[in-house]
Amino acid sequence: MPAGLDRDAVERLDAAIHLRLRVKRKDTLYRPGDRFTALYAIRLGTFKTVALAEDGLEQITGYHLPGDVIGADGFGDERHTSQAVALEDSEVCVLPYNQLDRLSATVPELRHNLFRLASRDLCRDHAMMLTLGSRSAEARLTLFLLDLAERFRTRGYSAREFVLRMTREEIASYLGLKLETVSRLFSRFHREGLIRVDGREVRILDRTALEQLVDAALH
Amino acid sequence: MPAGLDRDAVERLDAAIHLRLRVKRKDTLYRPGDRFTALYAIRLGTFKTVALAEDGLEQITGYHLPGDVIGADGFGDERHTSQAVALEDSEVCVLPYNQLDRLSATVPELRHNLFRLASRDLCRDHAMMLTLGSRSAEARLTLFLLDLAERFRTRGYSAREFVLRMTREEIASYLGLKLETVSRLFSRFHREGLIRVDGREVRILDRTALEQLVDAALH
DNA sequence: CGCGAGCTTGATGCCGATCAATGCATGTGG
DNA sequence: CCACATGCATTGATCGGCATCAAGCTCGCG
Repeated sequence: MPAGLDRDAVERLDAAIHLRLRVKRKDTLYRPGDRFTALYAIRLGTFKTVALAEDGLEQITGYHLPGDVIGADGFGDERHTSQAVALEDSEVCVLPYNQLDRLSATVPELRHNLFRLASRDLCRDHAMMLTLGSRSAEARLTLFLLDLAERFRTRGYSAREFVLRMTREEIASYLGLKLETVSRLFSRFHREGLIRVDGREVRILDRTALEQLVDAALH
Repeated sequence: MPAGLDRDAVERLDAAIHLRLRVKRKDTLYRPGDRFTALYAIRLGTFKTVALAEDGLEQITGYHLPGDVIGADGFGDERHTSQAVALEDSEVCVLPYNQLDRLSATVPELRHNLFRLASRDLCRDHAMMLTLGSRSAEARLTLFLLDLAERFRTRGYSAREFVLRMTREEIASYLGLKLETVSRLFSRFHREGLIRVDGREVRILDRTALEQLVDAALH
């Protein structure tokens, strides 16, 4: 968020962030209908965001790691439409919207960053729509693993070995599959030497083969 | 876009819109890699936006009617990531981003509208992800028809009778299905008296039954 | 007229859902 | 400390929805 801001602007942004919030595992940061007041920058931990339809159907629409900013869905109608839940004990910075807005009048870079945030989310969602609409279960899980790996890498963690913070069922929900399918695919990938899985610990053994899997499965 | 702006602001916004663009059927407004310079407000016609993956896979991620603003995907990395194609001879207003940005420094309402735009798109995409990931073909097509109907209604057109501007294949792509499936469903809905279809002309005969179809099919 | 784009309809097959059983931690109360 | 429950994961057997393959139709157009 502060990328490109001069020192004065950063200080004023800091001043606006008067609140850090601890969110315990399974606790909700916001839920549909909650008044939109702020964006939340994740400092520590992992969140899932869940879309809920009027008829009770729900699906996880995103996983969010430290550095991600969530909550932008709420601005459209002043209320959040999705739910954000911590997958582990976490901590966020509260970025009150009225302060961001006031600052963004005088700090062009901040304005850009806010827009860039939303724009990137849009692109990510479009990629996900393509995945959900057109790819096989195999390709979906592969892309999920590679995406996670890449995001860990940019955050300075290992891209080859990591711990999933979500259950099989949550992975399945995100990928539009059933948990049994996810479990079977993990087992198969393991059997084929592509990854090593032990519960939620994953180690990527053959990234190239995984990448080829995605392309190959253009059914 | 001009919602909530005072007269002076509207005039300045008008001044910034020096360009109207005609886009003929099948012509592309922007494509992946194009430098992001502007948003486009549709004045007349219909557009589809298409997501393209590196491996060649593609999927339609949205249909856009007059009043919609498209192009926000391009801001994330200064380049568009998707493609926008006119489904019929159309006309757009070009909203140069640097002008919007300059104006939005002094016109808070414009800032809000820009953000609201992106936020609503995000919510729409999340709803679509849920549909693609969790709903049956039947429910997907029903939601598509009801969504279109609603959007025509808010634009002053009939919600009961309209002409589809896209092919069966394009509908299928948007819904993550195959064109044969879409065709079969249209035929079935027709047979069951829910709609009347003749080529691309659609008339909704029993909206209530359609709405119940969506809920019922919570497989 | 012939041609191609778009649509419909039928027959068949496969991927992933569903149903079901088991295993294995972790936690909890007697 | 044990008995039992609960949440999560794995694996197998079977089923069904949608894809695939294929044929034929209609309509607009050069």
